[in-house]
Amino acid sequence: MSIKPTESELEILQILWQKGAGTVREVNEELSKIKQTEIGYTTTLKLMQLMHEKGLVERDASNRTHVYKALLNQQKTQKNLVNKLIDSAFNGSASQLVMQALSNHQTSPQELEAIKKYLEQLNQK
Amino acid sequence: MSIKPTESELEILQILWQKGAGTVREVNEELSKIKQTEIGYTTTLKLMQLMHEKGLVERDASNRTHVYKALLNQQKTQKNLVNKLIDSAFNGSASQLVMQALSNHQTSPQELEAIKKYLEQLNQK
DNA sequence: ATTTTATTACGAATATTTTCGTATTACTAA
DNA sequence: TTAGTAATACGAAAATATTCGTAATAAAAT
Repeated sequence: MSIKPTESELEILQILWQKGAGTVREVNEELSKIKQTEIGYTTTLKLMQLMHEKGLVERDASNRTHVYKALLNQQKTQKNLVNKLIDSAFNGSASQLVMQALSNHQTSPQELEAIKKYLEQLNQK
Repeated sequence: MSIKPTESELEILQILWQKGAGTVREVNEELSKIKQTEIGYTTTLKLMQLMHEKGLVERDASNRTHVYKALLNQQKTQKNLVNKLIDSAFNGSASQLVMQALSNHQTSPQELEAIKKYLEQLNQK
């Protein structure tokens, strides 16, 4: 099975994916912003060190301030998470999840259009 | 904020939703089947007792063998989980999640059809 | 050069979740 | 009635995850 990031790890990965790469300081600030509360710097540091040990991220340690990059592929990770959710909360029915997703988050017409196109593509196969 | 079931709790809720209600024994057997390994009976018992304390389930204790029922609404819980996932792993984009979901899990033509219909409904509003 | 600041390394405390053993009690079968 | 079986209650161990304090060190500022 694939490596399963914890919730905190996922938050950090999310930030790294978005930024491409980042230092502990940067990630910590972003985290604090997201969580609306100050996270101890060494807390973030420790997490990222653990992630490094686990092989979730790589880091460039050539400078004093290390720069981290996600090693997990974003797409694959998303895939795993979605599949897990489908299995664990939707009885294995993807369409159930899809409909639930569309009903909540107000989705823009453009997004809906994109999904339609995607559905047609799938049909043709 | 709403109550957030842990992963184990979610598995149990899932079973209860599916069955409508169930005893510890039943849930335990189902769990063991799903997890492909024998789960200690008292492990499941304890979890369900905790869930009861937390108000995630109710139980009919009028008989020796208690019968548990989910108190959390399945739809709402699914909604929460999907929203959380969209936020935590898809940068808030529902359509991203939808496409990822459809690309993985092989979705039957019937399911795809259902989704299409659903999309059209949404469009009309 | 000396002081201040920022960074990593590391250990450990906390908190949370999961697992299970033991005791007690109720029910069932012999 | 007695022995065996199955259930709950409870406590605590084990496993995981999160948080942070302190020390060492490097870099920057004075």
